[in-house]
Amino acid sequence: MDKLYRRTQILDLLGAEPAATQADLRRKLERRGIRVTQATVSRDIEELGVVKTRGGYRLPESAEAAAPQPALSVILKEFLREVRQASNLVILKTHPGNAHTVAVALDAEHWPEVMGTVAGDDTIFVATHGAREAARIRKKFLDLWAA
Amino acid sequence: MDKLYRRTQILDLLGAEPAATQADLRRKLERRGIRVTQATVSRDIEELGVVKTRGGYRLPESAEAAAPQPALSVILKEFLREVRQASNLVILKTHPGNAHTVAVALDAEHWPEVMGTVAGDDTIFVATHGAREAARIRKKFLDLWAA
DNA sequence: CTTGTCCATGTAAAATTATGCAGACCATTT
DNA sequence: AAATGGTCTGCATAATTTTACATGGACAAG
Repeated sequence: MDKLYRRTQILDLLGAEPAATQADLRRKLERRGIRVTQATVSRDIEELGVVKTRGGYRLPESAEAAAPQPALSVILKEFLREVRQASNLVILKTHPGNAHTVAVALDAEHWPEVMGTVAGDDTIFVATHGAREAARIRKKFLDLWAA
Repeated sequence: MDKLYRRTQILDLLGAEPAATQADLRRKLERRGIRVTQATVSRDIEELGVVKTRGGYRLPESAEAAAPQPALSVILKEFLREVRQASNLVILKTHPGNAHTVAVALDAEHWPEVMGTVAGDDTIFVATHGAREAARIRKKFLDLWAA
């Protein structure tokens, strides 16, 4: 149904407490009205870069301490690996562990097209109102990256 | 045979590059002369707090930078054989083949007195500014070793 | 020397996770 | 409308990981 919503819920759940197994996480999603199979949870976990320890699935540790933020273009050149688009989403792939850094820098820009971002370990979802806006900011990313 | 040594090697291997699966890690250990089953690797992974992402098994971010004290002292207890001093140099003798491992652990500490290290097969030169500093870190080594 | 207790580890099976494939949808093009 | 191309997901199963149990070694006490 709504992949982005489901993944946001996953991040929210894991932020609260780790999930012992994927089946456990699936049950917790179900309690929030989201019914999917373990296979889908497995795919979400991959995409979000969620990490597994013996204590269960957890969010990746946040990367860097606060420091004066370099310009977005510098950060992109440092961490960005790939830019994709899926209708109203732009998906940024970063080097492992640095999605958060990029997302923070992006949020600070306050681009009008950007309705929200969700960052995993090496993936960022940038939500826009529609595909038109997504295409526009996708181009902005590519331009800044190349700059 | 030697659990501590094996686990040190696991940390060393994962520090260099992630391992795709436990079987993969088992093979890499075998190449270093350590033969155990995948089940044992699974237990080591639990004990060490190693983390799994879709990209394979990795060291937790916190272990790569933080928590150096235990790591170095463990490594010293395992590999160190002798500590000498020659004016502004401290010379560490290790068991054959493991000088590099010790040197890496030492470098990660970023001790202010240490200006640089050079590791051979079983010997490490630790350079300091002067004899006074060398004496200080020589004592640190001895304390950690005994700890 | 023998017995009892820990530990570490292997073995085999259970449990969990990953994935090839096919169907359902959607949006776009012909 | 039909065809096309892409994405998402469930199903079934393969692949991987975890674990209950058994074995053997080391060590201390008797």
